[in-house]
Amino acid sequence: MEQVLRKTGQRVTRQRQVLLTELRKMETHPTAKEIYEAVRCQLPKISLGTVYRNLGVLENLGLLRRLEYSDVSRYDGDLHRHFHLQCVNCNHVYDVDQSLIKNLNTDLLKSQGFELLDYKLEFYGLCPSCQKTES
Amino acid sequence: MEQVLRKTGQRVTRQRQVLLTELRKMETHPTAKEIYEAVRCQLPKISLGTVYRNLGVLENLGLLRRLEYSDVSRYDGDLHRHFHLQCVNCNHVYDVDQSLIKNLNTDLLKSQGFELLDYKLEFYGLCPSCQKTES
DNA sequence: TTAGATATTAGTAATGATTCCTGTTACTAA
DNA sequence: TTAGTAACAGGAATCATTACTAATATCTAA
Repeated sequence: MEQVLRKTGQRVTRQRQVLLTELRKMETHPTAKEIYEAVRCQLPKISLGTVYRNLGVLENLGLLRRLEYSDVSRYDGDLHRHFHLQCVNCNHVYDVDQSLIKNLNTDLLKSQGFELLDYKLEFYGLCPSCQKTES
Repeated sequence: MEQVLRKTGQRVTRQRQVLLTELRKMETHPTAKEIYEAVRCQLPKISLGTVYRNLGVLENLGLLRRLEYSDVSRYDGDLHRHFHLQCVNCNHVYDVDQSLIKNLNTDLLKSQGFELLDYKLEFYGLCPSCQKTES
C-alpha cells in the first residue's frame, strides 16, 4: 500500500493503514459504517468522513473492491477475482468462485445449498464518443 | 398490466398506466426523477413519491427492470433479456445483446466501438439458512 | 534533525435519493 | 349508486454519502 500511495504523491497515514488492515481481516463485506465501528478501538477519534474518503482513495488505487448495492455500498479487501451472491432475504453477501462464469454453471451454486433467483451483469467502459474526448 | 394488477388485488390507476406507457417509449434508462418529468405533461399533479411507489409496484409484478447503480436507480421497460454497459465517463447506459455472455465475447463490444474496462456480476438468491426459515 | 509546505484529518453541515406520513381522492365490487 | 379502502398529492423525515474548514500530521529538503 505504502509504495502505491507515495508513487502518486499521496501520504501514508495511520488511518489508511489501519483501515486496509482491518478490512482485510473481515470476510463480511462490511459497509462504511461497519468499518468505521471496527476501526474505532484503534482509532477512537476517526470520523466517518475519513473512512469514506480513504475507502475511495484505496479503491482508486485498486487496493480494495467496492460492491455497489442500491441502498448501500459494501467493501471487499479480497482482490482475487470472484463473484458475489446476496441473499434477498437476509441481505448477506456470500463469495462465489469464479469458475461459475464458465457457461454460468448454476449447478455449482445449487450444490452449495444456494437457491439462485436472479443475477445481474453490468459492464463499465467508455462509449465511442467519450473515447474521442478522452477526458 | 391491468390483469396482473387486478389479479393481485391492486388497482388500475391512470398514474400507473401512464407511467408504464411512457417508460416503454424511453430508451434512455431514465431515473425516477426523469420519469417524473416526462410524465408531468399528462399528469401535472403527480408527485415524485407516487412515481417511486409505482415503479416499485410494477417492478414487483415483473413489468419493468430496475438497474441499481450506487448513486441512483434507473428503470428499463424492455423485458427482453439483455445486459447494460455504463460509460464511466458520461454515465450513459447502453444496451448490450445477451449473446455476449457466451464465454464473455468482449470482441463484440469492441466491434461496436466500446472500450470495456470492467464488469460486475452479482447474484441474488436465498442462502441455505434462509431457505429453512422461508419467510 | 528540523522547518516549512501542504496533504489529510475531525467534526459538522449540506446534499440528494428514497421512503414515510396524513388527510383527501377515486377505483371496485356489490 | 355507494361504501370500503387502495392509492394519491404534498410535504416531512431518513439516511448514505459528500463537502467544507480550521487544526494536525506527513513528507521533503536543507
